[in-house]
Amino acid sequence: MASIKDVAKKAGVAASTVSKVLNNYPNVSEETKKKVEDAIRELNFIPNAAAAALSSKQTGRIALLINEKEQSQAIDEIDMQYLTGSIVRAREKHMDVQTIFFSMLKEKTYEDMVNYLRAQSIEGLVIFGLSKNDTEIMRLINSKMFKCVCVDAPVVSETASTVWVDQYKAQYDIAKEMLLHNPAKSILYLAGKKNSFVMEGRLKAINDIAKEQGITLKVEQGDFSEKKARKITLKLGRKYDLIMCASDMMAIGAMLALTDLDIFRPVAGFDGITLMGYAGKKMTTVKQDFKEIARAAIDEAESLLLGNPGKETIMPHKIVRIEYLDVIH
Amino acid sequence: MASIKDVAKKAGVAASTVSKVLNNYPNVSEETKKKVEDAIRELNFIPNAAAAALSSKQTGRIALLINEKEQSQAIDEIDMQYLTGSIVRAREKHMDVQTIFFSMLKEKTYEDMVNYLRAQSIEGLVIFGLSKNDTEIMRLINSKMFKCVCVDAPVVSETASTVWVDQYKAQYDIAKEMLLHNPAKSILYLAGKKNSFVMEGRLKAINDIAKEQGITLKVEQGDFSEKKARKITLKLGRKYDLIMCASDMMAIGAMLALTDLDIFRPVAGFDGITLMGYAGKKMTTVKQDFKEIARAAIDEAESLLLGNPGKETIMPHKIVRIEYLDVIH
DNA sequence: CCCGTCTCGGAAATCGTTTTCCATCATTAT
DNA sequence: ATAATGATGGAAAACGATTTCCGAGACGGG
Repeated sequence: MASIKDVAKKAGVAASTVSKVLNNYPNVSEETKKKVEDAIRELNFIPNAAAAALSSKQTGRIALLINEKEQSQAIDEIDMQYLTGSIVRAREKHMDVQTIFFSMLKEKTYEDMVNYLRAQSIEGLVIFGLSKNDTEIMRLINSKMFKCVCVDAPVVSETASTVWVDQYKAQYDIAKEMLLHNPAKSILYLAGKKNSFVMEGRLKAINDIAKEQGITLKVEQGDFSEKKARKITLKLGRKYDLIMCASDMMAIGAMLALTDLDIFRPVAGFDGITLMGYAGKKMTTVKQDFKEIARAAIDEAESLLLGNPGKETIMPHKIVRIEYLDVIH
Repeated sequence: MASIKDVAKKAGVAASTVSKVLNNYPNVSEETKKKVEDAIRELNFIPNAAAAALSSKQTGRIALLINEKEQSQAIDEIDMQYLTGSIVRAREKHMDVQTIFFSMLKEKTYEDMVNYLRAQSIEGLVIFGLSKNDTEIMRLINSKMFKCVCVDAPVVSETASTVWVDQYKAQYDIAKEMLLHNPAKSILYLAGKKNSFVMEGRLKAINDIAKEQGITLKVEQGDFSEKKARKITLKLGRKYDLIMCASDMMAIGAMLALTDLDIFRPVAGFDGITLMGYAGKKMTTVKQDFKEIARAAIDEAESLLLGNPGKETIMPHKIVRIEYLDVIH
């Protein structure tokens, strides 16, 4: 396996020069650069990452922290989009990625986690699905030991960035759309987990629009699951004209309950997952492009690693209407 | 950040001795071993992986090759099970894992792939969803440059292992079960992609049982998708008593077609995905534990890396009956 | 009592880069 | 013509482990 020295010899230069070519140093003439590149090609040389990391003390390695949903419903779809989006993007940028699932961290102490990340020579974290009660991870972010990008959690600081859809606007937009097509005097809003960061903006939005339009609003505490949503809807569905949910899974639950109650109510979801096409009847939802969000998160991680300060990135959303089994026909 | 030398100094021994303790060398007395371990703890020392890799020329690094389904239907479930199963297991064994999606390899030549894997210092591959026309990857396996474990593909050799369910027996079992509860004179079998390794055993099984029981069998070429299955069933569903499919998605397609035709036929699937609970009505299927399969694949990869020869591992399967929306109630 | 054998621990080379500093040479200004 | 400047390329010292080889004691047998 060819090393930098072999390349140097073949090109008739010093090893340090080869390294400079490899790392795009400014003071290498075009001529020698070409010689070196030729030698690299001829020898099919690939720099040894371990040696480079050891010497430069930089790994360019980031970890993907994925909060897999507890019940492995088919919502795996969202995580899978996150995974493929970020891994593909990271490779395009020649970054090294480690995938870590929240479940692997469950019984670990803060120190365990830090040691683990250090042992893996990880410099940055991209975190999907952080919630307010993940205190150990919050501590990790605040420690500033690692550059962090959080999807769906506001954590902007010198070393941390946020990437997400404008939660307020998204919820506002879909509420407006629903009310436009379905004149209603009252709304039942099924909220997601209380400790979820995304709920803040969404609750504010739904409150605002209800106030603006003089509509009765009932907010019920859910947990993003279809089970809880079904239960609530069974109890309260009759009394409200319109049902809006904090996730598509909840919308499925609500619709099931409506079928059981044998009544009709317009239902809105949130996320825009494919599963909707299989299980839903008709529903309006907020479509988020999870793959694109993940790519943006990787780009932001790179920026942080380069030394730029953290910032917030707002990703676009779309209001869409899904028909039953659209996906098939 | 403490290095091995700091530990050595603190413990009053040489760096080489610390290294020996770290790597469980035999000739270190219990006494010095203890001294070193104490020093390691006190200094919160974590060995630098890059240095170790450089020096030992071993990384213990494996790559997960995931063949994501082209249409990102909610079948992400299977890939997600594979991913979580194998990554968690690999961490338990302190192996380093890289995740690579087939789509990232599409336009790469064989040489590109080898270079890529070499640059990542990868020593072993765990491949999910390999099919007969992935020739570049087959070449990689045959090259013996990397230890390979394939899930659902028979590739056993000195450097390659296979992990899968007994395809023949699984298909045979479910056919038997179906015929037991649904006396039938004819079966329509919707096969999966022709170049899929799993189909060999399954086709043989379905043929055998049809012959044994003197039943008319019609095998139609599908591609694991619900779309194709729906089309075939629309055309032929009427003529057969029983419909058996090579995947749950196909079973969904078949059931949709039956609804369109307004006739009833018992339908069998294969895989046991959760999505079935949302989309299916009633169906019998072969449940595979994908997470457990992935874990077994990692174990096998470790074994290969340790120098053991390749072998075939048969994982258990179960025949299960799924009711519509079981998952919710 | 001596020598061979065994155990244990240390010295030093090595892995393949990066990076700092220095030397050389050409160029330009004086 | 000479000094100052700038552009290139090389020498060598890290980086932090592993691993080989060797020496010093301890020990037992003859």
